[in-house]
Amino acid sequence: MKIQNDGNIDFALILAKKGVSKTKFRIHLLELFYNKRSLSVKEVMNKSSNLINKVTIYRALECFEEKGLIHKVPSINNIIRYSLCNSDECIGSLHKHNHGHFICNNCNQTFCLENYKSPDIKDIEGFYINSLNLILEGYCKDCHLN
Amino acid sequence: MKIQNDGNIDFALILAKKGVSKTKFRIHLLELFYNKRSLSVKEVMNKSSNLINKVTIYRALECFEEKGLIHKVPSINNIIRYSLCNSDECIGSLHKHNHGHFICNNCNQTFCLENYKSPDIKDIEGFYINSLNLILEGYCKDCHLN
DNA sequence: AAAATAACGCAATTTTGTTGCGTTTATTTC
DNA sequence: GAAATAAACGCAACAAAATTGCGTTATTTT
Ligand SMILES: [Mn+2]
Ligand SMILES: [Mn+2]
Ligand SMILES: [Zn+2]
Ligand SMILES: [Zn+2]
Repeated sequence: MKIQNDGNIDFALILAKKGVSKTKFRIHLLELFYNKRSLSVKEVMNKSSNLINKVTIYRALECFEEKGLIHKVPSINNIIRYSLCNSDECIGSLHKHNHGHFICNNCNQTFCLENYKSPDIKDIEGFYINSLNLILEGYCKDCHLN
Repeated sequence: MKIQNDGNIDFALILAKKGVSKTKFRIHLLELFYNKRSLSVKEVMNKSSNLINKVTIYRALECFEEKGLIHKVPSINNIIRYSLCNSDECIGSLHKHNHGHFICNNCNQTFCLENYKSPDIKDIEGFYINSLNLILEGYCKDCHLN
């Protein structure tokens, strides 16, 4: 499922609904996520004007996560990645995602695997679950060939 | 399933079988993993003599992973964790684990969820998978109460 | 429009992980 | 089991990634 931004999405409105200030940068940041679904901090930096301060990026990402717009995607190469939330129930530290994410160990792109579902989360004795992630890593089509 | 070390496990032998040098520290490190299953780098540091150099720890962990003794466990708080491999097929960058891992966001302990299985890995069009991880995060019993 | 709140930029700092190189320890070969 | 070889170790320096404090600017609320 590819998200199409036909130019009619009102990013400022989405931010307002979630209680996020509508600054130039945050509108731009949300657009980035609607276009690409998953981004590492570095990718956000590269795709933003290099006039924007990295601290601002970190703080905006934290805010988006807190407000349930995006969620962290863990990975073994220890780079923070974020992906657009697909559930209205996401908020704060509560992010349970039922589809997998694939991370390419070469180009570092992250792909949402909409059709690859994680098992239904059940309460597990003694564990209070805030987030669920199914992570696949390896090489994407492009990077596998080289 | 709790792994019991009844004092009869020959860690040096296990290292030898995997082609890892039997140094004092590496024998100790393997014992740590047999006792606790999952450890962050920091936990390894704390549980080792503070005379041991951090570079040595990083290099030993890398070696263990390469030889298929342990594998990385990704997490959203961006701390490298390792867990004992449960399959003889693990080696190098190939680590597919069929059970979930729970990470406590407070005490940072990692727990193997032997009974919580990840879906059978299928080849996914365009993705060449090296590692699979099912990650649950939240609070453990102890930390939930406080 | 004024007051209050939140975001931003900059500089400094912290935390985490890495590299090179000389020394020590373990393994292999004889 | 001694010598040769290979691997592990420690140290110091470095690099990358993320965080903190604080004064300034922009956004939101009243
Ligand atoms: Mn989410
Ligand atoms: Mn493994
Ligand atoms: Zn790739
Ligand atoms: Zn805990």
